[in-house]
Amino acid sequence: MATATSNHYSVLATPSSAPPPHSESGSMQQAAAYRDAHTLLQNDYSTLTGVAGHPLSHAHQWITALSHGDTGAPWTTSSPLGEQDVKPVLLHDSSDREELQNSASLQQQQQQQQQRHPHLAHQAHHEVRAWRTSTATTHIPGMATSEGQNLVYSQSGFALMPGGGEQQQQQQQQQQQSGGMHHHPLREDDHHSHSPHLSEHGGGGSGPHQQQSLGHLGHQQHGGQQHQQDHSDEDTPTSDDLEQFAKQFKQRRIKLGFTQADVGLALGTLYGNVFSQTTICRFEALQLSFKNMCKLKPLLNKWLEEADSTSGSPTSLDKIAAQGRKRKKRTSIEVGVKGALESHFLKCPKPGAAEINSIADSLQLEKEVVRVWFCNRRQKEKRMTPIGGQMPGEDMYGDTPPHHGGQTPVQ
DNA sequence: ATGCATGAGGG
DNA sequence: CCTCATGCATA
Repeated sequence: MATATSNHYSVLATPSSAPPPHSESGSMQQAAAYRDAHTLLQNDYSTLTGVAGHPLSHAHQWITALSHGDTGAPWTTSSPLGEQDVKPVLLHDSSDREELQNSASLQQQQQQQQQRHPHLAHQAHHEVRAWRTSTATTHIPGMATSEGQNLVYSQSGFALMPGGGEQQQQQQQQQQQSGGMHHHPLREDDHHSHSPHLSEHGGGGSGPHQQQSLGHLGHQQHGGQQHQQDHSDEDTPTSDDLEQFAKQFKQRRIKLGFTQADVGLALGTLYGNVFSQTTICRFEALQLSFKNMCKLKPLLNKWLEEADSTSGSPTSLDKIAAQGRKRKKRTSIEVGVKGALESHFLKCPKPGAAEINSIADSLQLEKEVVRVWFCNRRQKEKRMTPIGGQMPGEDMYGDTPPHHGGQTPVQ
């Protein structure tokens, strides 16, 4: 259908979408009952004790991937991210109220982005993203199994032999109060070693990679330290840590009777960084980049502590009803069209302007829409969670995807 | 829970 | 233009 081909964003009062003033009382953000029955009744914090009945185990399993430098795994990154500025909340008062949400976004913009190699060779053959699934949480004491990526924090100066004198680290709540529901879906090594060359895969003109700067593919990390769990402070957590933390975070959050949106808001009032339900959700589902996960973890961790201690008192209900941005109406792409885009993506993940134009033309979509679609698609590809694409059984488009990936169907 | 979108930052 | 972090709007 013609999704309003030529509509600029109506700045105010769009007839089609009236900005609903959310009533904060309901907080029915994710009343998604149509899909899964895990809707919890968490309307009021008063009833929290009643809900504790079910922990709802959501089995997310993004393989505990420690893929070594390979073109697909963002998790290989071991970015030293140490930034975490807490800029004071600046609220413009009385002048404009439409930028409320922006105040929060200024903070983490400048993270250490990476640079791409000035590489002009274009033409990309899609790389297969292979997330090596290593033995899950099994940390072999005394030896870093395949945590090759953790070498980041080795610079601190503790290069002790792991052979026996390994320093343990404390942590607060790692794996305990879960009702014994930790099962690890670990898939043993089904990694297929492939491409010898580890860096980039033709980035189609623009640079390929960013995150995995550590191209230590064949190089084993110095046996300085093994993995470290999360110190509630700042360490570079491992993928495993993040996975566990996320899982636990979710459980606690639910037990406390908070919704994802509540948490996001609380973070804003507590630390000045507001986040949306979406982000919290993605964190829990591990659908963010490694870097991003690392950044959010400390914040959420703090919130957990806070919420935990404040669990008896009603948290202040802050409601920021900020809204009023002229956002373009979301374009709905029909399934058939999506399929076509998929096909194109398989052929060329990074189409140039020209291709985008032709694709857009053939599909009768705006060029911008197509461009964005590709961008988003690439991003998805970068996370580890499966792009819930095709389930085993049949192809959607009869196009056998050259890339596979050991993806796990989300939930 | 996710799809499409916005924007900053870097080329 | 791209990547990457994030989020409104939606299914």
